[in-house]
Amino acid sequence: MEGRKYSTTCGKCEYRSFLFSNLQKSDLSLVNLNRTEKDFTAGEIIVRQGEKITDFMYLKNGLLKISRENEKGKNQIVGLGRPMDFIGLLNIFSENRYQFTISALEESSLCFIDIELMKKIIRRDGYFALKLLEKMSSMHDMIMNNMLVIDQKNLRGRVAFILLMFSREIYQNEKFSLPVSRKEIGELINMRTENVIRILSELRKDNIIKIEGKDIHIVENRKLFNIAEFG
Amino acid sequence: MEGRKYSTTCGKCEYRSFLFSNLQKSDLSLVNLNRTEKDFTAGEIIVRQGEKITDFMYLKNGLLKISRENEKGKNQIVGLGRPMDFIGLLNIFSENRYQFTISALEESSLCFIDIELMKKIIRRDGYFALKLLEKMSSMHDMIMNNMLVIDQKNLRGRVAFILLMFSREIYQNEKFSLPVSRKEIGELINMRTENVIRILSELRKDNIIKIEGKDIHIVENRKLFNIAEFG
DNA sequence: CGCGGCTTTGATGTTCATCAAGTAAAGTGG
DNA sequence: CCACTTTACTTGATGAACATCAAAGCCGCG
Repeated sequence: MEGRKYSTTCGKCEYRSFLFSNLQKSDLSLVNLNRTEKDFTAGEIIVRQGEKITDFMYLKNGLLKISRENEKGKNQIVGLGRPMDFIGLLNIFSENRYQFTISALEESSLCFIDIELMKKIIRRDGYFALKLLEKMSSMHDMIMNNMLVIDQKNLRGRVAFILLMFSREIYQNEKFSLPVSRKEIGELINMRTENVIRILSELRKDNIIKIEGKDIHIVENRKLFNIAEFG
Repeated sequence: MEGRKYSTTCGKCEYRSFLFSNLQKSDLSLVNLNRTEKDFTAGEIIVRQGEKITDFMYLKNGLLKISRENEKGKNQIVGLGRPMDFIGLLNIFSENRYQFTISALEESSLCFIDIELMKKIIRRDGYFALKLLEKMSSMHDMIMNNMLVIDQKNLRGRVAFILLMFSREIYQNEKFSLPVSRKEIGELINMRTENVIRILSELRKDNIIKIEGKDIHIVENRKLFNIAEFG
């Protein structure tokens, strides 16, 4: 775990409310004292699959990639992590080793809180624990849903789906710059790199999107949506 | 929610230890007073996707099917539930409606505990809450892992994988009777019914398994394992 | 400046969904 | 309980979708 430290206090953190709002004052300052905040640049690995779990992680801002290497050595991207997604919840509490590798796709800053401290707080603050349960539930539901949905689509549908996800959910703009390579898109929606490229080209030829390297411009939003939906 | 009631007490329940062991005596008897135990026969639906969540469920014995209907009206089986799997955890806490339909594949008995009571207990018993978090985490990890693994396999590999799952994990016997139809196997491992049948027939012709309707006998365990592994 | 990884396009072959058609089994109503 | 209907199972044939192989241009980096 590399990354550069810097710090504010939890009390002033703009993301505080999403999880720690119910925390008692004494526990909040305990968290504040025992946390580390770190910055990562695009490409940096934050934690590795198989490493011992030491911290509960919380993404303040940036974009993360959650992936795993399967038995055959092939990389699978399970999902992306954005602020307010509780990345740590995916990994933690079940095993004592991270099930996934987490890396930064863009400049990202994360808070790290010692896992034992978190457990201590959970044990003594049931309200906080319930909140965690809820967050964890919905994160998992979201990821599973995504996987199940993508599974049912043909390749065109998958590419359209993922482009719309970037456009609508991540960048809120029909112009954006892909934070991932073509290969990574393939790993994310379970198809070969060549086919990712091929279909992107098709969509370009059909004047549904414009492409300039990593820069995407969705021209025909409606058409793309139909492809995603129907494919 | 149908099913026939009957009852023992939580204190004497053989499954108590798996979740409720850390519960304080007063809370345990509160659970005991406010729970319902019900039996379901194979095929009965226990809760339906989209229904309001009223209870936390706990499978005492039997076998459950966890499924959902996707946007296109196609059925997808997300996984199977066995005793000590905390079925309820998949659905609960995130939304106020069940995300999945749960039905019995075999004669099953479940305990139902009012969800609001559960939340109340979680709020006042952090130890119990942490235990829940752990259980939930590992259930989700398991299901996601399964999905990711199956996704990477070819059809032969998937069928082999699922047969081994029944044999090793569910029935602990190389002879067993399938609790699901060919169609349901397809829904579980994401392939067409015809191909499930075709591959089962192939495996039979290759003398790797014997088939008699729903009855399966795995003759060449090692070969089947290799197909599952490398397929 | 050369090497490796990413991107692109084309050609080829395999895997799998789909269609079709028939048999067997399991409900259903008179 | 039997005729009837539906649902499950099975096999074969066909074509579409997709992975794989191949080759070449591109870009960043040591």
